[in-house]
Amino acid sequence: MSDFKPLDPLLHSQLRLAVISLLMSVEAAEFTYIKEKTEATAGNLSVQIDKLSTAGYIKVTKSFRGKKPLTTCQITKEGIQAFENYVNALKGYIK
Amino acid sequence: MSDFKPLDPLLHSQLRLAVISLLMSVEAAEFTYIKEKTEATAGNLSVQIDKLSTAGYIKVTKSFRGKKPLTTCQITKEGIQAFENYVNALKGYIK
DNA sequence: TATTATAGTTTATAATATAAACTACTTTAT
DNA sequence: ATAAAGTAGTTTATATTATAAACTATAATA
Repeated sequence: MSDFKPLDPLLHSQLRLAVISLLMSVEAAEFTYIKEKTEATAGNLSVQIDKLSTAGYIKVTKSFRGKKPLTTCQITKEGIQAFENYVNALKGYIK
Repeated sequence: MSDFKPLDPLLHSQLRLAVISLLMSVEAAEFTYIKEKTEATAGNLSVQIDKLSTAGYIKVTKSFRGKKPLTTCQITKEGIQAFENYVNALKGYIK
């Protein structure tokens, strides 16, 4: 078993990793909350959320709060699995 | 203190991280040995070793073994420090 | 009724990773 | 002796990625 297993490129991105990490610890999170916590720009975050969503790692729900759009994200079980795999693979690199 | 500290982009690369990780555990390593262990192509490895060297994270020594070129790499104290910082930052993401 | 703010998305660009092609030389086979 | 294959890399071209800038649409405020 090699020490250097491939690192899921979808998670090996600072911002996407932060998003997934955040979603691991909460039931759900709003776009704006994730944006604040990660200090990402809205554009970058929008793109990265799309990628995680397309990969099936998160579920994105679009609704309205009052009259404003509201985007809510939740990690999926595939996302949880992917995160766990990523962390295990990383461990081969960092000790 | 934010959970998501920036991850040194020089180390946040699968191959460069593997190289540094490897060099953390040995006194020095030859190009071909690193190539085998990381399963990288020579071209990719050459480029990434250059980057780590330019950053001062590793020292590269070129000599000859018999008549063949021999490239040897060693981590520097800056490299060790950078790796430790990277690992500490990562920990904010992975738990 | 402008102006600013909110909540994002789309698009353009800069940076990165990677493999393919190449250089230079050596060893082996014919 | 010379052609073919192997070694040890480097350079370059391309595909992918990350990121910010520009944009859309609507709402709240002055």
